[in-house]
Amino acid sequence: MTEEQEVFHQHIQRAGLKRTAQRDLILEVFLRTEEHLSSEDLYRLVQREDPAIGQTTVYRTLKLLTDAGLAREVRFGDGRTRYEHNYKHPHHDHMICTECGKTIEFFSADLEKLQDKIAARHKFEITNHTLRMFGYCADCRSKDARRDRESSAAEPRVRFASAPGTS
Amino acid sequence: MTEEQEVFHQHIQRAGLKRTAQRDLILEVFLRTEEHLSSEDLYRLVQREDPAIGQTTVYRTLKLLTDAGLAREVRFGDGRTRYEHNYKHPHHDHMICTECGKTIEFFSADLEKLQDKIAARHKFEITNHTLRMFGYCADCRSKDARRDRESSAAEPRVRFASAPGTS
DNA sequence: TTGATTGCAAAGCATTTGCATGCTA
DNA sequence: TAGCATGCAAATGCTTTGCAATCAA
Repeated sequence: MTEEQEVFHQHIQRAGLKRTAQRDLILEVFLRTEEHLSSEDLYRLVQREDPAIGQTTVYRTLKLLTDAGLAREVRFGDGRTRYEHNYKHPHHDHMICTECGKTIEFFSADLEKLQDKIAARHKFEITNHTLRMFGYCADCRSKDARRDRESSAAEPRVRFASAPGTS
Repeated sequence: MTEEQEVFHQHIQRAGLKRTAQRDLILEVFLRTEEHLSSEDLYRLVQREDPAIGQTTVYRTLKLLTDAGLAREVRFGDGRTRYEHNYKHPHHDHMICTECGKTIEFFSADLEKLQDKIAARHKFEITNHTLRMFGYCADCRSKDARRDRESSAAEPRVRFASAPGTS
């Protein structure tokens, strides 16, 4: 039994809930992936191992995992909620490539400190925050540069006028 | 005619669209408010002046205003898209009070610089970003403190374990 | 005149809820 | 056994789309 599974079962007991095969499977599959999964994504993966499982159960279990501190909601602006690991996976922010969809996680102590300073100026007490930077990752930038060169276009290829999903 | 209205009409002409009474009214009402309005909010306000106007038209016009550079979408995690002024209203970020819903706009050049530095480290090209800090505004903090004192509770009042809508 | 615009109703999505059945503790 | 959990279908809330009628250019 992994640490995460122990945390989960403790949470279930403390809350007077029940351990079920579905919940165990959903947690297991969730732990196996390192992506930012939507409920739908996870549902598909879980279905491969138990086709009888319902979409609703995945939704409900993801909420449960969040309550247990094992998952954390993240939204990148495409309208669907995604989940990332939260257990022993400290706070960080995201860069989201609007071309290929890749996300880069990063943490900067300086950034956190600066935010605290700004909040203090406004007598604001931060409980949490989200910083999302939208743009182009290194791969897409070099691909774009290559494409521009090869097409020898007079003017560079037009990119999204405004990044979609700046939610 | 305000500058914003000129921008709007220019955008409409350039795009081969048409000027209508509904669009003019929606823009006018939008400009009169300084809030972060949802489509629904704006619809209600507009209806007071022209009850015949449809919800759909407001949705569509808000998109149009965004394309014209007059409005900007913001999302605070309550599931609905809000719009703020974008014309000569430079980039800024938000602090959102999870108790009273108030938002504080702020801008920090240091913060922007630091973000650029971090992005550069990852060879990431930022097109735009959103930083949202959730927590308690000055008013709510002092109200809470007063309440705690008056109720003379042994332990301070429990607040949201995790801020809702960290979308 | 012609194609864009409007408003209604219907459709779309992601997510939630009601409920009868099934299963843990 | 009691009450939580499950899965289906239906409902929800926000937003978009189809379409016939209307209107600006």
